[in-house]
Amino acid sequence: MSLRIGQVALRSGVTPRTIRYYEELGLLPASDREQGKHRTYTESDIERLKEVTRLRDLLGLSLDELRSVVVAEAVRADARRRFHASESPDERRAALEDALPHLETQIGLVRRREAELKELENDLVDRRKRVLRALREL
Amino acid sequence: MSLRIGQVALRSGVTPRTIRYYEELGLLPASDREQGKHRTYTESDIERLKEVTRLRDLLGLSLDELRSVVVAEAVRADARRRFHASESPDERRAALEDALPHLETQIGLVRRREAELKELENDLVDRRKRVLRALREL
DNA sequence: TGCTAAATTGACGTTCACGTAAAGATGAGG
DNA sequence: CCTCATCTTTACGTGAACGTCAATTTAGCA
Repeated sequence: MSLRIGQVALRSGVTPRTIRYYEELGLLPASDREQGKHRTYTESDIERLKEVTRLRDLLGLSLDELRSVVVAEAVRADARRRFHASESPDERRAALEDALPHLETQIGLVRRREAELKELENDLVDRRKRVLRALREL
Repeated sequence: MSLRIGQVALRSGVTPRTIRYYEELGLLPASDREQGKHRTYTESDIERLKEVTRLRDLLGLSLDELRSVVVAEAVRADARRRFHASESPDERRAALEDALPHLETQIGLVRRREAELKELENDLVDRRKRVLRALREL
């Protein structure tokens, strides 16, 4: 039931090279395996990778900068795991409270970007308005 | 009253090298000057350059892709010039009607990007909601 | 008109984000 | 157990987007 790098690559729209590179950069977790053995992944690894590429494409960050955002992803994923692994309400609460600030960070970044784009849009729409007005006045 | 490359660079937040490079790529118009003479610019060139860098930073395009968007900028700038240069309503109308579709293109690109970001934001906010709900239910 | 800061062209260098090739190892299916 | 498609590591290659250096030229100002 475990996936290998080729399948993961295909299903997340990247190449195996990219996956290894991201692992090297710390963008993806280096699942512990003995030297030379094949990397194995799960469905949730695919989701995670898709998230990373989405953030990469939509925020204007270098992979290095992205790492700090995505280490957050790792923490969140780990928090999820801990949440489901445990029955103790205290541990579950702790897991959730770990995940939350990273979500906030990501939401914040996305919103800032949205705001910048909205500003640009407004500028462009303003200009169009002026052009249209000028056309009507001829 | 004409600016040189150093001033333009400073005031638009890039380096002279970048300006020359963009000119070479066709992102900026190559003002006609004799070989070896200094490049000269106007205030509106600064605005234009700022526009280009803004689009560069906010849309996820290569400089090559950006060129087609920005050739639009050139056409628009030229349309403006023609508009102000002429008294003939016909020519003025033509100028405005040239500028319009390029504005539309840019607005379209910006809006698509905004939509993608909004989708991402919604996903993130959804997750946060689930985390918060789970916390309340403990 | 002479000085000097700033600009010009040309060329090579650099960083990022991977691509690609080679030589050998792994592991799922028959 | 064998096969062979897929994976592993290592290493060099590449395109984009500039940085940087050098030798020379230009142009604003005293």
